[in-house]
Amino acid sequence: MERRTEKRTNERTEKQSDLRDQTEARIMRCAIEVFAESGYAGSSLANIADRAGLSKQNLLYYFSSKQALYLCVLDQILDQWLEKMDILADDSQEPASLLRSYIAAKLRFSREQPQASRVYAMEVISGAPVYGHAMQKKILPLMQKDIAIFERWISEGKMAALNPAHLLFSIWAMTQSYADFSTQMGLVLGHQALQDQDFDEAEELITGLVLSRLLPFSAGSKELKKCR
Amino acid sequence: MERRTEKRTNERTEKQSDLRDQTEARIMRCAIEVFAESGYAGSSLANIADRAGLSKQNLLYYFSSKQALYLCVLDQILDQWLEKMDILADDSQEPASLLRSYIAAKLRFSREQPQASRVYAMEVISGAPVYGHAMQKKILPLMQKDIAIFERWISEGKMAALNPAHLLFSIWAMTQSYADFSTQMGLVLGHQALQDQDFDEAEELITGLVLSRLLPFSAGSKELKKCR
DNA sequence: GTCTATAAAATGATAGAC
DNA sequence: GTCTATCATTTTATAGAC
Repeated sequence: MERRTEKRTNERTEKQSDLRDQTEARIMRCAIEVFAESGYAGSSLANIADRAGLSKQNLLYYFSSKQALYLCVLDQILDQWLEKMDILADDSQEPASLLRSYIAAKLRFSREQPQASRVYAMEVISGAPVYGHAMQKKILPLMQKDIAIFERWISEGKMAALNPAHLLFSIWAMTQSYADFSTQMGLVLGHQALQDQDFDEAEELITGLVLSRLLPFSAGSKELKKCR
Repeated sequence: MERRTEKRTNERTEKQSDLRDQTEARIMRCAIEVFAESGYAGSSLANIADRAGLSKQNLLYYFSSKQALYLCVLDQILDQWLEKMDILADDSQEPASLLRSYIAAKLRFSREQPQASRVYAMEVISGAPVYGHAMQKKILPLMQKDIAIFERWISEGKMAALNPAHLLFSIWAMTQSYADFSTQMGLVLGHQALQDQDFDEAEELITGLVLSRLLPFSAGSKELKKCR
């Protein structure tokens, strides 16, 4: 009897652990939706709990506070994003090819996880009052690494002498906007949600802008043609 | 006595009318600050009233509701913005010159009124639940006008054949980001607030990206050199 | 115009039974 | 883990005295 109880307890513990993970994941998905719509201050636990199908008090069993949930969400978003954007430091590929991959990856993120992008955007626009410290620790190193790569390319004569930080800002802005401002874009393009074709056209235009300026050599023109 | 009272009343009416305008303007300035920090849902009338130096109840004497104040703020922002961005439809100037002016004007707005830019950005990111209808009525016509101008330039052979809508999106994104993401940029650039030099470098880079792609002719190269 | 008073609802969070 | 009950605050907004 004792052994059986113990066995059942172990089984149950595993199953419940799975269930807990599932519930946490569900809550975080719903939290991303709500935070993307209303920002941190404008979102309510009740709204998130409703969407996740549990009570406000029960939500607070899984996440001890609103801020804890928010930080958890931002951590997840950042980690996914940083993982996918570590692209430029591949010495075996040409700058043009790497930049194309970089732009494509960032646009893919805007297309596949627009809400995650919006949560992050709202936090930054608000002045990063909650996540500023973590941003500094997590994002800054990667950005500075990418900037250093641009500087090396310039010194090696592989790209035009542009300000690396501002180039990165512009690439980020253009690609990110396809998540953050998709409402407005949909309005202009005449359909409610952005379609695959819109993202294809965006990638072509952004890649063209960047490469035509960065690679104003004969090789560059060749690369540019390849991209169109 | 009556006449004097009347006169004083008239005087007072004028002065009070001025005062009212001043108070309303002060409230709106403070409201922009707060909405830019926390978005619509995350902002409270108490916070706005505090900054404006009056009571919450008194604020509601000037603006009948939170939403009324918000709409007023967005109207003001949009009108100022639309007025300054009606640039491309000047037949006496070359496309390159007009685009340079367009980019410069948009960047100037990001520098001089970053909070206004952020309020608008947050509304769009949220899906424009409050201001969507007004956006459609106010912004769409201007955007479509500018897109039509790009199309004319293309058909006249004055610029490369790019997707006009997406080109506009990219220009908007790059310039707007210097208001919306200035927190993050300051972090990377190593100083808390963006400086005049940062905006100069941004203008150079953005103009270079756009013009080098749009004007791949001999005249274009000349224009590009002028801009550096 | 500004004040006090107040309503009515929503907020984040805790305690304790089951 | 989920529930009921509860708390202290804060929220938008209104009513009415001065």
